[in-house]
Amino acid sequence: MAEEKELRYDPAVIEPKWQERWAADPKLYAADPITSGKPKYYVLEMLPYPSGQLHMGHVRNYSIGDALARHMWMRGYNVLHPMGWDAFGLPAENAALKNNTPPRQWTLSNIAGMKRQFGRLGMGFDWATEVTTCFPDYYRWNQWFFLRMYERGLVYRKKSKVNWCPECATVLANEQVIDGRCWRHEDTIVEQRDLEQWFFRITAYAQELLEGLDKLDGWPEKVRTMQRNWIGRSEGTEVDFFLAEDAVNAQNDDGSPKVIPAGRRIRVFTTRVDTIFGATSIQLAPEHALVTEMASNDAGLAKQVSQLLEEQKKAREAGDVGAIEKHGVPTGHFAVNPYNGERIPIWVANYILADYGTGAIMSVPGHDERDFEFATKYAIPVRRVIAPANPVAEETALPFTTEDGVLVNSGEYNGLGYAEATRRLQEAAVRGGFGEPKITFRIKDWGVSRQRYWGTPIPMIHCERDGIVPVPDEQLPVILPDNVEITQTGGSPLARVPEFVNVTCPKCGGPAKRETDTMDTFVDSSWYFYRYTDAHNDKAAFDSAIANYWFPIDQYIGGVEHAILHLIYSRFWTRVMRDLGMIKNDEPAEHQFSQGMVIKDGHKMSKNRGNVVSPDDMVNRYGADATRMYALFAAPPDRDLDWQEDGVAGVSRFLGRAYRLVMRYAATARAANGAIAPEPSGLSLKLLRKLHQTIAKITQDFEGRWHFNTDVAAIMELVNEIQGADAQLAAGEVPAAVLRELLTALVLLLAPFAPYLAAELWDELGGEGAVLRAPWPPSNPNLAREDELEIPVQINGKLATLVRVPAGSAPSVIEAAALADEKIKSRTAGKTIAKVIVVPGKTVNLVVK
RNA sequence: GCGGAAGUGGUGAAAUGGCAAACACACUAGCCUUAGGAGCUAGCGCCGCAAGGCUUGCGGGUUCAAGUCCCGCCUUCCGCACCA
Repeated sequence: MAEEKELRYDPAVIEPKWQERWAADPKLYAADPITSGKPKYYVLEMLPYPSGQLHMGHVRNYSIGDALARHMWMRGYNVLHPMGWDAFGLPAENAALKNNTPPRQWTLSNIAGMKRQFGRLGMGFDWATEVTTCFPDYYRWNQWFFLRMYERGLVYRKKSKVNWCPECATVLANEQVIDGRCWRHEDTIVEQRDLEQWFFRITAYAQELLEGLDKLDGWPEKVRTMQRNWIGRSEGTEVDFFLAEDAVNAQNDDGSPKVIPAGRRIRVFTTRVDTIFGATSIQLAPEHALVTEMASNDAGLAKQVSQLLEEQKKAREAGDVGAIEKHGVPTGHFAVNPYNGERIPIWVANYILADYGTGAIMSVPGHDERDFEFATKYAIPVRRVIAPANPVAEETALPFTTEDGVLVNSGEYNGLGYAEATRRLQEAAVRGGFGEPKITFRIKDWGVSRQRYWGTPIPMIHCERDGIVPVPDEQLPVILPDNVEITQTGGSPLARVPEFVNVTCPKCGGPAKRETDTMDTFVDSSWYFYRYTDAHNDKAAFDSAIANYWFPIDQYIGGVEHAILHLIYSRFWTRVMRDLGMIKNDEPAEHQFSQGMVIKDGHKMSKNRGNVVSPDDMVNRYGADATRMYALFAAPPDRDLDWQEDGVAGVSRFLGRAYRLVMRYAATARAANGAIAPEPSGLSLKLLRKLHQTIAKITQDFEGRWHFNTDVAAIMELVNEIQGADAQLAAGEVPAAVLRELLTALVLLLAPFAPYLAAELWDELGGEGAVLRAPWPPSNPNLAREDELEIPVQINGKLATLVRVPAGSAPSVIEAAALADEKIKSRTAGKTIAKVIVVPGKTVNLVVK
């Protein structure tokens, strides 16, 4: 009775036992020194925000990474597999408001809880290199980088329209606004405010960030495409139109003369300068400086412009700028085309964006869809200046928007094609001093000021005498004070802490005030993975030699939601550090993997929907191994995963079968002495063959295909096969040495996916040391090979029967076997076999008439 | 509108152009009993008593052979979207 009880798989007993042992061995998951001589492998999963609870998305993310890390350890690599906490951020302040708990305390207690969850899940992280971004020993380096970037002109301050989330009570970077809403509050419409802000000059690297994508073939195409779109490079020309002299003669509503001086310029950006002879109006964004000027003494215009602005704002709030109905107002002013002196009207239109290009366009309705729509509505002339290259073969109706044509009605440029015309027109602009070639990017500089408390203080001082003065390095870190009153009223909480604000100016020694905004938390996560390599360095952010050993990251794993946020900031930051001489790599990660979402009942898990599954609950009921293994088994890692609790129970039952199988024969296997026979046969061969096929499949899959769901399935098949021979095994039909090989390898194969069970069974089999460091089993191709194959025989492509032939049979042998088959004979009797296709080892197809 | 991914049993899914549905879940029947969220055996795409036929969103095509490649369309999801 006691013996039978031992055969029960009970993760609630096994898992805590190993947790304790692993916790007592802090070196278990530590990387070797960089002098180890082993090949290095840096596997990284995105660090979590310490919200208080791991969710299933985390469990999936870390199950993938941990399986990979464990596999690479077993393959003999020097593996770096670290973890940390993205510990600054707004939820801590919200919690403070709600529970009256200081953000620091709230965050640290969440970290403690989540670290316990990681421990229960059996994740193999080296906690000795843990990074917590809200600690001064980390964020001081944010400040240090900020100062270095300031010195290099990569940090600047400007007043501009910025995104303001009323819910967060702070500004957001462009990347953090999704369809006009806050990335953290999908229901909150982001407002525009004029504020003075600190910016990182990410645009200085726009071109390089774009070009780098072409070389990142270890990244998903989806992520690369999204980044390309975000950077939005566009090649074109900037051209100055002149305000026409006639404008001076115009009159205001009250009959007084207009005061706009003639001869001034309006700069437009266009990608189609070859169509400039077709420009029949100039369109300005409502917020264009010239519009403001014109409206300042024209009440009628001012009113209409504010209406256009309102329409733009509404469209932005609706998250559908593209659907706005085009409206415009003529300003009563005119501009002169510098190429032909033509005088065209200046309008203000709601479809022109102030923050792209120059906020002004030349409108060419003959060759642009939008301009055509607008011109038709307001009866602005439409003129053809591009004729199709082959007028007979092509549709010639306007608007004609392709580049593939020749210029007409364009004076001396008539007859030229797109490329040549563009080149000549650009040359003329440069010569005439009214324009030049220009590359425009959609990406904007990264606004990093946040009017919040729980973040890295910006290391700058405002002195009445000396203006902006950087905090000297030796005064770093600028410590974020405790005991700050958090309110939701907006404005930086730090501004209400006199001890923090009031300082002496480092330059003149006079009274000065500290910057009270803090940094965007995406700053923290832009470089944390470098800190892991040298987490306790108090002289530098990290040691270059160590970072250069580990970088680039071999495999980075995380959710696709960071495709253009974190992942683009990280690529920027890596280049900045490279240019500071700190590292050699251009890109942070060689391979990036975006896992699919975890969903339930067809929807993303959310509190609102009440479909959240708690990892703790799963671990309590089925154990960590079953929870993790299900996360890998239920879908390929890149696809969305539908969480079905019955599936977890199924995996748990499988682990029980594997456990009992190994336990049943552990003693026999352990007592085995001697090697397995060089040429096993019968049942031994059958089982060893299945084993080696399984090893080959899983080993190959880890190389990059990563279909861990089929790897788990393959292990299940292996267990089913061995289990199916239970009676013969019990009868001793298979030598103990073979049993030992089967069971040992099975445990090793399980180790990346079910670390607790593998550790337990490794122990039972008398394995030496940690299973984690045991060598990955090699696949023996001789044993994996089948000696007889079942070949499908088709008649006209449809399956007719199966024939057995020895492996490696010549096509003629296979053909003969197929033709000799009774079923084939009867089905082809009286018909002509026109052709026989034999694909050796695969199939035979008879073409029969 | 543009770009991308996907569409296969009741469910999650599998399949270098070569036997569609591996492995699981659910379900059905039976066995076992130490009654456990257990274990074991068998069945389980659709039609049909069977022989056999049919089946990978829809329609074409390429091929000896198509879930897989090509063309057109439909649906779902994701990203981008007056970007001049």
